[in-house]
Parts: sequence; structure tokens; C-alpha cells
Amino acid sequence: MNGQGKYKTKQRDLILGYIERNKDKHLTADGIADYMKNQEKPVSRSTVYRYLDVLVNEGHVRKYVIEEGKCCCYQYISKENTCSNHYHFKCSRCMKLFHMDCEMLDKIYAHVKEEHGFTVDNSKTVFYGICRDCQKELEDKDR
Amino acid sequence: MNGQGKYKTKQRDLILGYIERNKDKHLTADGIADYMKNQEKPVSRSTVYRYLDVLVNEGHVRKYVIEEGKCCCYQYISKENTCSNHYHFKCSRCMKLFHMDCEMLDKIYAHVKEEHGFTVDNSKTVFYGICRDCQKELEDKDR
DNA sequence: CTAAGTGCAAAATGTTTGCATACTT
DNA sequence: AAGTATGCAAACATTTTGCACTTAG
Repeated sequence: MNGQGKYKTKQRDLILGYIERNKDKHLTADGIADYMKNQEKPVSRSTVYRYLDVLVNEGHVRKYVIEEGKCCCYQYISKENTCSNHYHFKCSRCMKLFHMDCEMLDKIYAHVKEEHGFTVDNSKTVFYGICRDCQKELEDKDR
Repeated sequence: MNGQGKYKTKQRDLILGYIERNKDKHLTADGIADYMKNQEKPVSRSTVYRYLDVLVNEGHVRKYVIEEGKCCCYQYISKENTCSNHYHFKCSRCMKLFHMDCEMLDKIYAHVKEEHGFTVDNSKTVFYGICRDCQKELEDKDR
């Protein structure tokens, strides 16, 4: 186990603050660590990893994969930002990430839950595929 | 670029053969490399990585993430095994992987394609969440 | 012969760990 | 004082790379 989040420290404040301020972004551990080393009170890489682990276990931060085979992303979980209202779509070609908001998602959730007994966590789930623009480019190329 | 698959070599035969024979499994680069080193003609780790890259680029092999933050999986793409007929569900608790086969999936595909212009690749997409059994265990615990 | 493929060992990533030191409570 | 958290450097795991050598065509 990696600490229990019992003590309040300057480092943890900085880390949590940064993640909170960027709750709309997909942060990587590495990115956070980079940012932290240029702070008033620099925070070491290991502390960042350890505290992220604590936050994930405590359910304050969500951890998931966006880039195939790449490192994980972290995101602060707030009330407004449960991400339960949208799925992520990642284009395998241009690598752009799309947030998709749509009633269909509720249906997926309900269906999978009722018929298959699986409780989907949409905030962690990423659809891979080809986006509209890339699709078009691919079709144009074929001609 | 990592070669172009122009020459036929013993090593590539071995690698492709192995992936083909295990088209129903989720192979890791590491696993393939391990297996290869005990072959009649051992194949080096770098060759495995390089050839996998070629195969992925040529569209014969699919590459995707199953474990959060863990290494990638590779799978041979054959006619019977397009995996377009099912999605993968990964339980974040017990880490089991489920293959789910269901007409709902076609609806998701069609909807996302028509309404959002995104062509989903279900073979690469993994739903994360909690499976039936774990859900039950969690509920029992709460009492 | 030439382009392509291989193996090795070294480097590059991203993440984890042990341990001595420092901080919170 | 006791229990936690931190920083460092070293260890890991996975993947990539440079380069000399081999092989397929």
C-alpha cells in the first residue's frame, strides 16, 4: 500500500489542486510530475505516483487509458464531472479524442446492465475507431 | 519504418504461425517473444516487436489495450475472427475479460456512425466496469 | 549484388520500490 | 513519540533504436 492519505502536506495540496483545476483535461502522471517540479515547492516523481495511487483508491481520481499502449490518464472526479454523461471516442488515425454526449449511452448502460449484468463505467471506457474527417480522407484517397 | 514485409523468413513464419494458431487468444508481445526464444530457430525480441509492427500496419494483426496501463495485446485478424461480432468487457475488479455477443452492438455501431460520423472498431474497444459477480460481492459487503 | 531482415546490447519510457530523512499529528 | 509522507537513486517492465551482420530475392 502507498500511504493512506492521513496527513495533509504541501506536496499533496499542490498535486490535488492541479488535478482539480484541470478536471476537464486528461492528465498523465508524467505531465503532472513535470509540472510539479517547477513549483514553489517541487514535488518528486515518486510522490506524484504514490499520491495518485492513493487518490484513485479513495475514489477521488479516475485512472484510465486513452492512448493505445501509452500511459494512463488521470482525472479528478467532481459532482459536475462524473463523465457519466458522455463516452470517449478516440480516432485511431488522427489520434484526436472526442467527447460524445447522447441519449444512446443511457441505453447502452441499461442494456448491458440488465441483459448482461455488467455495470459499465463510461468514464473509463474508450471507443476506438475512425472519426468523420479521417473517414472522408480515407475515402478520397481510394479514388 | 520497420521493414515492409517483402522478404519471407523463417522467423516471420514462426511468428505469424503462432499468432494465427492463437487467433482466439489475446497475446502480448512479451508472451510471443518468450515463446519464440524456445523455438527450433529462436527469434529475438526486437524481431518480434518489429514484425508485429509490420503486421499491424498491414492490417493482418490488431493491436489493443486490455489491461489498464498494461502492455498491449495482439490478435490475428481472420475472416471468422473479425471480432466485429462482439465487444470486450473488462472487469476492473476481478480483471476478467468477457466477450459479449449481442444485437445491441450493431445498434451502437449504426447509431454512432450515422449520428456522430464515427466508425467504431469494436475489436479494439473495451468496456470497463464491474461484472455481475463482483457487483454482487460488493453489495454483500455493504451489509 | 542490394534491399530487407535479424540479433545484440544499449537506450528510452513509464512506473515502482527500498531506505534514510523529514514532516504531521 | 509514532506513524506517515517524501526524495533519491536504483530497480523494473516494456518497447525502441543503432549498428554490424546475415539472408532473400
